[in-house]
Amino acid sequence: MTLSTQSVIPLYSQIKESLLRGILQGELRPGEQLPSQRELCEQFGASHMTVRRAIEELVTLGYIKAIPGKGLYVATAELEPETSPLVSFTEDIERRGMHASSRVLDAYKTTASTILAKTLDIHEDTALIYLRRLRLGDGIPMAIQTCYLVHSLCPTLLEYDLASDSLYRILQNDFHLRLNDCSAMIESALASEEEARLLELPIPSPVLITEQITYTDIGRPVEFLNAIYRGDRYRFRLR
Amino acid sequence: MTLSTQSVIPLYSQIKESLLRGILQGELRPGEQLPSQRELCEQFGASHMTVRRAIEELVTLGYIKAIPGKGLYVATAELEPETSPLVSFTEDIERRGMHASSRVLDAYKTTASTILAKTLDIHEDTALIYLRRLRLGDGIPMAIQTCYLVHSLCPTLLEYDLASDSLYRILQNDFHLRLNDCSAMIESALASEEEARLLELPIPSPVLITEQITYTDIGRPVEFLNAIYRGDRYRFRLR
DNA sequence: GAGTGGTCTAGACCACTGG
DNA sequence: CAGTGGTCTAGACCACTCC
Repeated sequence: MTLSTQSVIPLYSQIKESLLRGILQGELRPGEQLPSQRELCEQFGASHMTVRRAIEELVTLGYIKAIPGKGLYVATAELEPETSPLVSFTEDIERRGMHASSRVLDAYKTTASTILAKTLDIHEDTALIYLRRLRLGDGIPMAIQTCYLVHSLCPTLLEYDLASDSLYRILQNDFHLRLNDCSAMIESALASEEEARLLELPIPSPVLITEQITYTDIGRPVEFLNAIYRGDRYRFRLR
Repeated sequence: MTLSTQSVIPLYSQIKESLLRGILQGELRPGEQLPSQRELCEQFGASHMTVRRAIEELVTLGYIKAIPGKGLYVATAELEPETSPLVSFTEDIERRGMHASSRVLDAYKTTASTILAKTLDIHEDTALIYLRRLRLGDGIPMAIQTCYLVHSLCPTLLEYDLASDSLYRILQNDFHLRLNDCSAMIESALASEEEARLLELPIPSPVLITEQITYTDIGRPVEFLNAIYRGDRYRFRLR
């Protein structure tokens, strides 16, 4: 891991991403104890306050448990069947011990409407990528995700295998976008006829709808995402 | 405002509550500029980092906007028709410019079941107050709230006029409970027959259900709350 | 330029845990 | 006791805005 004080990205954010990668890639196992905050300070060459800020964000997101007088522990997935709405679909499904996949319903290049331009803080008619996917966990339909991505940030995205690869992993690893912040809206609705058919739900069925905007570490909007989750499979947890 | 370094309550939390009270009680108007962070440091006799932590939490909750190079501003309500799930019903309704009231459906003293005892971190059979209310905004049914409160923390609560007073204001002002943290769960469902009747909804109708535990500043559980919100009137916003 | 919010450091102290 | 997480200070520097 290379941390840089010269970077535009805040140090605490780099530390957070570094730890998160360790957790998600399985180097740090659930329940395992992390190095103490003092040790992490040395490891990253940062001060206590800076390291704590990174840890605090991971605690808020539910990846780490901090027990005073004892230490830091990687959160155990089994205690949390609920999901933070700000976590990627693939990450969440894999945390639940299932296999994530997608059926691409639609994918093409388009341009930004007035509303989307405002939402993503770009000029009207800027090139966007439209992507609509049915998301599956162990082959069972779980959600429908529709997103608009800024084309210039991931120009060759449509050439990827979007049915099996995680969108966020592609964006992070291949297009070097450090996704960080996120604002989201949650509401409840009845599944439409098409949604019910795709999600294999009876009519009427409740669904959870989220709309979110994902930003890079430096606050640049990357994506507008609308997701429709099966009401019987999803609950969101906040702290 | 009396801040105390000797208190169990962290300084940043006291500063946050102090500023929040100013905003909620209208001393600081929406859109108005707050004193600069340096000035707040002097005012509260705290360091920059401590004041910033208080401000950051208020920014996250949507009460304050921080604009680099310009200053801190009280958030303008009209931009945010959505609600943070961690805000009290009365506060939220009043922020929307409506009048909040309640119809008490049920209110009595009871004891903690095994599950509730675990949830609220108390012994089984500890005295609790059960309170079920229909919550109205300008007379229109908006939500059904069912809560269990630890009796010892608010022993004479049932003597209050729970139809017109804000529960949280009673707890804070009369029982001196500094409510702070909160963990919540959100899910989607269809309104039951009774719920639809109370909320004046057709069948089928989607509703948002939240379950939350409210803690005091020192992390003691005070309340378990289950709320059922009309799907057509509520969306929750997260940051 | 002075003033703003945002990040960061190098120390310090506290309450708590466990041997 | 030494080690842990959590809080706090008094400074510093940066990028930004507005005059």
